[in-house]
Amino acid sequence: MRAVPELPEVEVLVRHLRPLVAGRRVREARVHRAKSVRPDSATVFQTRLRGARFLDVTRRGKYLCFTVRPAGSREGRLLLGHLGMTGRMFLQPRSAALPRHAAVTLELGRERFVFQDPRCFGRLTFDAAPLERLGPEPLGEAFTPEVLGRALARSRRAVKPCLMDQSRVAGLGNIYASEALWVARVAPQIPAARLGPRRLRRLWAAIREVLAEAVAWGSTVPLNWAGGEGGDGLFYYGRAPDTPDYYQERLRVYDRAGEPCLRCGGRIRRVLQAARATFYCPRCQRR
DNA sequence: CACCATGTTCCTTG
DNA sequence: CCAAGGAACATGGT
Repeated sequence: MRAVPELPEVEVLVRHLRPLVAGRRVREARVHRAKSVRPDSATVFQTRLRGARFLDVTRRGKYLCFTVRPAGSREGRLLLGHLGMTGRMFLQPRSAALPRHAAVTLELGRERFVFQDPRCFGRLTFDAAPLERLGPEPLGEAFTPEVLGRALARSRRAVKPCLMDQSRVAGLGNIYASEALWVARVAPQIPAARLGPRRLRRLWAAIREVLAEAVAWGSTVPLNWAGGEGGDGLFYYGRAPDTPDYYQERLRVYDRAGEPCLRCGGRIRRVLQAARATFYCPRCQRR
């Protein structure tokens, strides 16, 4: 299974990066693939970052929010990062060779910050517009069963694709949407607006549980991957060195088609919804 | 070798 | 104008 970053992976990465980059100055910024900084121009991007100082890193949905203060400026600016499907961000010694598919590199002195992205679905840009389209933070205090209910009420789509709509709830992707529905014992095909208060509350709790648990697990694994080849061996917390599939075992339905349900023994099914794979147990996730 | 997987944006359709 | 659905994007893996 290939790990695609969703909210927990981004949160873990943000916590990892914060102490590494906060306070560091960018001596030189290099855009190796112009597409990765769109809609910024590579020139503007490089100029704006040269001499800038990193102040902080936070997260919103699946976005990394770097606060940087450009040289000669008094106020911080938002630099938005998104990993897409295959994006990675890490530091490497400045003497190390650039990894394949390096999209953007920032020379920090002894170290180099690398944004690597083989598929170019990710972004690192000063365009913060995407943030405005995001729904509530599922792990935030403002996220209540009522808020979830309102987000889902105005849709007749099936609940699973709805959960992946970033304007309704920010941060759930294909994996954790399936996981949350399984924990909540809610069938993925149910029209979102049809969820009653009981199932709504179960789903709300499941979303928070699944995400918080993943963040907690991810945070226990050291992120020591530095961009070498064969990097799939260690995604953000893909696998601890001596425990293969460390992370994979955390997933309870995703990618387990044909296997027995861990709760009722039913057979896990794989179906397509909105051209994306959904995994669920038809026996204990009732419609 | 053809096709699949994935998140987001953009376009088309209803 | 809005909701919904599908294509496009890019490319390593199967």
